[in-house]
Amino acid sequence: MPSYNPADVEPRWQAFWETSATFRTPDPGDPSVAGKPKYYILDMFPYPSGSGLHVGHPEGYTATDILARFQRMRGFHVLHPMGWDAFGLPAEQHAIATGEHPSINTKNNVDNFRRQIKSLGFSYDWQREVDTTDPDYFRWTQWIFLQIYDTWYDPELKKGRPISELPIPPDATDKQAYIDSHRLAYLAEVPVNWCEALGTVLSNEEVIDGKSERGNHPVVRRPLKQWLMRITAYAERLIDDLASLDWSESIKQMQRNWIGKSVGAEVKFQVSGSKFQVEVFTTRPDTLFGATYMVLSPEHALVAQITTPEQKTAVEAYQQQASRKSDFERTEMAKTKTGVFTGAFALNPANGKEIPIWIADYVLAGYGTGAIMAVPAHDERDFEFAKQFGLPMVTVVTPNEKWLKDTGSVIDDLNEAYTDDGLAMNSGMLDGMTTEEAKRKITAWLVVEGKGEAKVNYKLRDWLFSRQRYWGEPFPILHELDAAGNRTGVIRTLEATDLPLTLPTLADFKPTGSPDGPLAKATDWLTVELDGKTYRRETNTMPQWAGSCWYYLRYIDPQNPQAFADAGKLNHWLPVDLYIGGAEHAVLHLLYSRFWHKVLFDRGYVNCVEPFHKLVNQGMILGENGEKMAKSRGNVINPDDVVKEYGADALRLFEMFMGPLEAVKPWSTKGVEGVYRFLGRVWRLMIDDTAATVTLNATVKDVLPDRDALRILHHTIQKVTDDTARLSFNTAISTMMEFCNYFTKLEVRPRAVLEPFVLLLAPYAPHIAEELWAALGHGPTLAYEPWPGYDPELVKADSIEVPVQVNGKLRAKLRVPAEIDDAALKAAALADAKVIEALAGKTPKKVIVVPRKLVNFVV
RNA sequence: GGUGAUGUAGCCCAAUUGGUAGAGGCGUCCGUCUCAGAAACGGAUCGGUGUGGGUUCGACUCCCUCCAUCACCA
Repeated sequence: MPSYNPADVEPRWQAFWETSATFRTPDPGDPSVAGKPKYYILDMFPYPSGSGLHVGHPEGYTATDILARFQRMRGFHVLHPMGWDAFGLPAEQHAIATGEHPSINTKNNVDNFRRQIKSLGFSYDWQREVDTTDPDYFRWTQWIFLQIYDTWYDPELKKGRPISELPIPPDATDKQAYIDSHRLAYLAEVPVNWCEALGTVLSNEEVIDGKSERGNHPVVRRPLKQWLMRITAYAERLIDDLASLDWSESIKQMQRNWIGKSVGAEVKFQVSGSKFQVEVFTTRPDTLFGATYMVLSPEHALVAQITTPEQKTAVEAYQQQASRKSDFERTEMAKTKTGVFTGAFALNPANGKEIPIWIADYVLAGYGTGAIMAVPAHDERDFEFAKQFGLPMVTVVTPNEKWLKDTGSVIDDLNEAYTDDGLAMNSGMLDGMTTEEAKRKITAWLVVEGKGEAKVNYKLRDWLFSRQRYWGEPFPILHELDAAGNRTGVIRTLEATDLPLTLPTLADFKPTGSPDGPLAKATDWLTVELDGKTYRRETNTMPQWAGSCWYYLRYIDPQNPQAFADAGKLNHWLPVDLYIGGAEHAVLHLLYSRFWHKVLFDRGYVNCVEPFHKLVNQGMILGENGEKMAKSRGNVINPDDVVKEYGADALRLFEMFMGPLEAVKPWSTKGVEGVYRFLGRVWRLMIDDTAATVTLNATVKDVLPDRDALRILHHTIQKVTDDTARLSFNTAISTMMEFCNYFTKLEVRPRAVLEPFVLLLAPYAPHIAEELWAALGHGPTLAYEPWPGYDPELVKADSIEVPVQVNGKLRAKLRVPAEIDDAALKAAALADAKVIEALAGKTPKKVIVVPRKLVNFVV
């Protein structure tokens, strides 16, 4: 087997690493890691789907593996684990279809994923593998849920605190209700997308045109009692702490947008002739005088109470219709606005004028107060709505001349909404003020009048945390029942010692068609007698995000039966130094995870405020035709096939060579062949491919490398080291290709340059590197060999070529000593025949000498 | 519509603080080897950086306009 044969080399080394436990990570305190700095490199763990790995997975995993191997060789104590985010809908649907417990399907998929990942030679510590569906894992998911349940947010200290420390006002009529309403995990009635036919709640993404994405069944908005997490309490900290993170600006921006902080005012409008008030949030309180009507969301609690008898039928019909639309459809800009007049009027608090109150579905119940003051002259949607229904419009911000001209408007008759800042007009006390001044003035006035206050609003809503599913973590929650079997409203939590609460076995996993979820069918499991009382278990399960919120903590101490992880170990490893994964998790997972981490921090369980210090998103790999890989397009590449044909090292190398890690780039089979050829050249550089066994090539000699050989080597070490450290893997690989091309041409290849090269290659193509390392007479593994160092002196060339320009045009190239100083360089340039010709006897007005780089004469 | 990113050779991509536009790979062509092909090896090929302006001795790099593509949000 003299020629390069990954099918022989790779399984052999994978078996060696496995049996030798090469990548077992010792716990902190182990003598073998004394004095080493730590480095925690995390992958976004996969959902083990039935279709197996696609080539996008190994892209991120290879990047982290290169870093992990690199850092080990650089003397770091490296944590590099892998696991499975294995709860989720596909396994449940498989179970519904087959009647087979979802854990069986999940296990099969996990086994397949593990096999595939292992075939790529990643240096994970497999002893730390975690699986979110393992009761020993989700026991702690449930435990963390209970900590969150046991926490309230103190807005004074800006900190989550034990619920036992919550001050209860003496006038609170129902103390328990007061406490429960302050917990970070709480039950509340919220409008959800309910699909009767499927018997479950759906996310907004699962609803299309008021129908379920699967099955096309009708979906309605319906209030249901659900578990929520008070992530909104942490909104400010989730924004502020982004500043300290080494994340790309675009991901930070996405998180900021999602949280959607806006500063403005809350204003109270009195409903004419009634005791009711409508509160609205606005970012433009300066336009209050221009509020000519109000709009409530169709779900707003006051709608029924203020609607006049004449309008009742129309309003109710409209509410019905709106309940069938998703938020997305309702807020789409392009759609024609719809709405209905309630018959009621409100008083504009600024000028006392009566303005009509409408309902319209472009106002969402969940954002702000679920009601708006409409300022059609200065808000696009209000403008469209006013045009549609012939509502009055008053300009209260003076548009600039250019805008008036561009839009063909005159001040009292705008052709579109003027949304920019400008001087206030038609606004009484605000007239002539800038937008900034007017905002401040009117807000202060509202406070004095008791009609409003400054307010910060967030687009972020509390996190809907329950699902009507089987295949998820059960809540460790009991609902107390009275003698008649009805809920008393009292909630009891399971003791930590009673965890995990495992899922009951069911004969069928279909939804029940009621908001209870499939767990309600487990009659034996459902009812619990404790201390003479009867309880019914919570039958919803947690969303898939739950397990992935904290898995990076469990890797640190995966078998700990006493705690989710040992405090000392957490202190050692946290935070994660580098986290790599797909951009699809830029918002939800990363936000939820940061939220949980902050609660755990507040409660003293972790020692840092942010879990992931540096985050990198690998770009998507497209199909060979430049389109997104999809079965329907027939352009999906299966990593198994690539490994079979070219080997794992070639796959790893190619995925890193395609381009920058973060870029979107197309697959290229020719490109894989290219790196495969490179590996073949590296092999032949050192191995005699005519020999019967792996034998060193006769050109490999124990001779002193010459000056050029040393320069190439040290340049290669420098470039590969720097590029690897900054995740510029594609350029590191091209540098190694240059090295190989150079030495391939030589008949004498000094061992002293080949050996460091093999070490440089090792993080990228570990199998071939181990094989070559062994062939060079070393062993048993290079995984912990010190990373080669370089001498900057040796990187320098003896002589360099310096371009000479006259008026910015290239006129000559000088071959000069590398150490030349500026004066000598200038002199050399002036002495050059071509330069003399170009100057044509003129004296340069200016001479620019860039040290050792360039000379430019300006004449 | 908003936010962010990206436009360099036939293709994928380099060019770290503005300083000779080109490292690497793919493709194509020509050689060597071969009966021939494949493989391997050697050599060559091609553009002036999406567009239009500006700053500068000098711009892929900085600033402005527009265009295109992608991602996220609406």
